[in-house]
Amino acid sequence: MSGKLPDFDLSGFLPYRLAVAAQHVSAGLAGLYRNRFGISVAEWRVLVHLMDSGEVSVRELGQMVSLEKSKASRAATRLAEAGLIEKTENEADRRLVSLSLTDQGRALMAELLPLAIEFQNQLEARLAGHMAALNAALDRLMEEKP
Amino acid sequence: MSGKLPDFDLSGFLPYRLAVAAQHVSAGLAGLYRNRFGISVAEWRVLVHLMDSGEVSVRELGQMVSLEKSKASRAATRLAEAGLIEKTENEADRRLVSLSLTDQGRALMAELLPLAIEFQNQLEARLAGHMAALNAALDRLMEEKP
DNA sequence: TTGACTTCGTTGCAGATGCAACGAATAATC
DNA sequence: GATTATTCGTTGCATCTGCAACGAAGTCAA
Repeated sequence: MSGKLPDFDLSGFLPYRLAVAAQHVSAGLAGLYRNRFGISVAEWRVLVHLMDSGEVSVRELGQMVSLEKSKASRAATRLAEAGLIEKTENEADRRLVSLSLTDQGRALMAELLPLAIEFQNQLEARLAGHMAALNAALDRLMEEKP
Repeated sequence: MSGKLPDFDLSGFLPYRLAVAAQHVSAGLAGLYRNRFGISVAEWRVLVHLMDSGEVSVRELGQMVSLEKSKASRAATRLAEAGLIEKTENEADRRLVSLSLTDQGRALMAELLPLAIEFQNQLEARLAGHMAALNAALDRLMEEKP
């Protein structure tokens, strides 16, 4: 019959808590731009990174903003089709694709960024004094491999 | 003509940081059981919740462990096919399905739980003194709607 | 130069995902 | 009791996802 299963509280289990919190926050943010601008989380990351990095390859994108290369590639394709970024062949190394914001993309970001900054400010306000500690903890979690 | 785009640092943007950290930790945990036991994150959550909740409906499952009802339903179906849980019709309300662990499921959890507990302990060790602060911050994030 | 390796970005594919719609069962309203 | 609403779990479907495999381009070594 029922054996000696140890006690276990899922709601206190850190991987679970992190996943739920991240999903919760991400949904709140996505609500700001998904319906109004029709871009996904991956596309958002690509746009933000292009904003202050000039020309970037798909591979760099992947490692800089934590996107699978196929995900980064598809996000870039969609953004290019939407006219928000431009894909050009890198002349020095023709394996590489140079991605850069178009004027239209820049205009979109000019609308989008204030919303994101405001969202971050609301989060900080909600966190009150816990913001620094949260960031320190997240840094710790990212430090090592597993 | 680069316009007046505000400065924005994605790597300091909380929704992004949370998503990356959650993904990182979750991948570490999943490595413990995905290959060795062949269960997914959703299935893991279902098993854990059934462990100390006895008989549960799919709907309760969904709200208790943050799973879409279709996701919960499919996870339950897979677990039942694998013989780890049992699905019975609730007699009082025949719309409901009662889920419960089988002996085989209980045996699996007896193997799995120590690994999860050990994983949590490693996380706590890595976080050193930051654990309490992290939990407090996560609570804050979950408090309100967005 | 030639041939073996590596790197880059894309794509095929199988599985996962979320939403909406569905049938069945129950509740509510009259 | 009959009709309408609501709830539950499942499923169809379009999309997303990650992985592996691929061709093209570049590097390295003999």
